[in-house]
Amino acid sequence: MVETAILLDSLRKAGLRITPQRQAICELLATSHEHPTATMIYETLKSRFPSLSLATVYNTLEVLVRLGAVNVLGNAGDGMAHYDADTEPHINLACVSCHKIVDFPSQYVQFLDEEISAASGYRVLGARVLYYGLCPECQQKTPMARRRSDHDDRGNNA
Amino acid sequence: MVETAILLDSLRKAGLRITPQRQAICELLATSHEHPTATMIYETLKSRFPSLSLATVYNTLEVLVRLGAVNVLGNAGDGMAHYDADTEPHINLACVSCHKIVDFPSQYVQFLDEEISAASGYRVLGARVLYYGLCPECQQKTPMARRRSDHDDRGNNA
DNA sequence: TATAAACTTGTATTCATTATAAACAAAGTT
DNA sequence: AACTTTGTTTATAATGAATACAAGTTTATA
Ligand SMILES: [Mn+2]
Ligand SMILES: [Mn+2]
Ligand SMILES: [Zn+2]
Ligand SMILES: [Zn+2]
Repeated sequence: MVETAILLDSLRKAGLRITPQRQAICELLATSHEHPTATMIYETLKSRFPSLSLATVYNTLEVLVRLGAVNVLGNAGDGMAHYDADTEPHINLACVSCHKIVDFPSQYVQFLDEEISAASGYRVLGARVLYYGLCPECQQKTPMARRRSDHDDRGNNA
Repeated sequence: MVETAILLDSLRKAGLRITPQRQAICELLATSHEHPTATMIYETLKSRFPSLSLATVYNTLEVLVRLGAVNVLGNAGDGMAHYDADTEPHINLACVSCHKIVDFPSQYVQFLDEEISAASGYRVLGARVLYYGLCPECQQKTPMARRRSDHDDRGNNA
C-alpha cells in the first residue's frame, strides 16, 4: 500500500506546490492498484475537476517520475504508458490481451534491487520490472495453442 | 551471446520465409549489444540494402516479439522502443541522459524468472527488466546533486 | 494592491508507430 | 514456360500519445 503523503512530500521537498489537481493525481496514483495511464487518470478525475487538462496530468506524472516517486512501466499492449506509484521492488505482470497489470510479489526482486544499487555504478532513478503475456482469463478466451497465423489483437511494443 | 540462427529458426518454425532483409535484421539484433531501436536498425542496414523500408523493420520486429524471440524494453528517454534479442533472464540498465542500455548479470533474475513462470498462472511471452538512471559517465557530466529546477533534457517515460 | 513566480488549461505540433495499397518475388499448377 | 496464388517489401498516408506553446489563473511576497 502506497501512502499519498509520500508522493506529496516528494513534491514539497522539491519545492513544488501542492495544488488540488496534483493532490488528486497523487491520491489516485497511491490508491489505485491498476497501474493507470495518463488518460485513465484524466478520465477518472475530470468528474471531480471539470476543468482538468490532460496536460496537467502529463506534467505531474513527468515531475513525479523525475523525482523517482513513480515508475513508468511503459506500454502494456494498448499503446500508452502505465505508471506505478509503488516503487518498492516488485514484479508487474501485464496481459497483452486485456491490458491489465497486476503485482507479483517475489523475494528475489529485493536482492536484485540491492545488488544493482550497490554494484552497477548507476544512480538508479527507477525501474521497470514487467513480464508480459496472457493472464489466466485471457488464456481461456484464446483457442489454446494459438497457431502462427492467428491474427490476434494488434501490436504491443514499448 | 545470441545466435542469429535462433532468431531465424523461430521465423522458420512459424512458417515465415527467410528473406535477405529479415536475415540481416536478425543478424544485427543477435550481434549487437546496444539494444537498438527500429530506426537504428534501419539506419545501419540501409547502406547494405538501399531499398530497405522502415516498415519492413517494424514488421519484422513485431513478428519476432510475437514469437517471443525478442523482448521490447521500451523507451529509454529517447522516445522510442529499444529491442533486446537476448531473452535469457538478465537486467538492462538504461541511462536516461545518454540513452545507452547495458546488460547487468545477476543470479537472482534466473530465480525470478522460474518463480513467475511456475507460480503466476500467466503464459509469459516476454520480459522487460530495465532499471533506469544515470550511468557513471553522465553522473560526471551532471553538476552532481542536481537541484529541482535544473531543466535537463526532455522527458522520458515509456 | 502591485509584481513576480508558479501553475493550469486549451490548443497546436511533433513524431514514433501503424495501416494501406501497390509493386515484387517465390512457390505451385497446368 | 505462362498462369496463379500467396507471402513480402516498399512507399506513403494516417493515427494518436506525448510534448510544446501561449495565454489565463492562482499564490506568494512586499
Ligand atoms: Mn506494480
Ligand atoms: Mn539486454
Ligand atoms: Zn488478460
Ligand atoms: Zn549516460
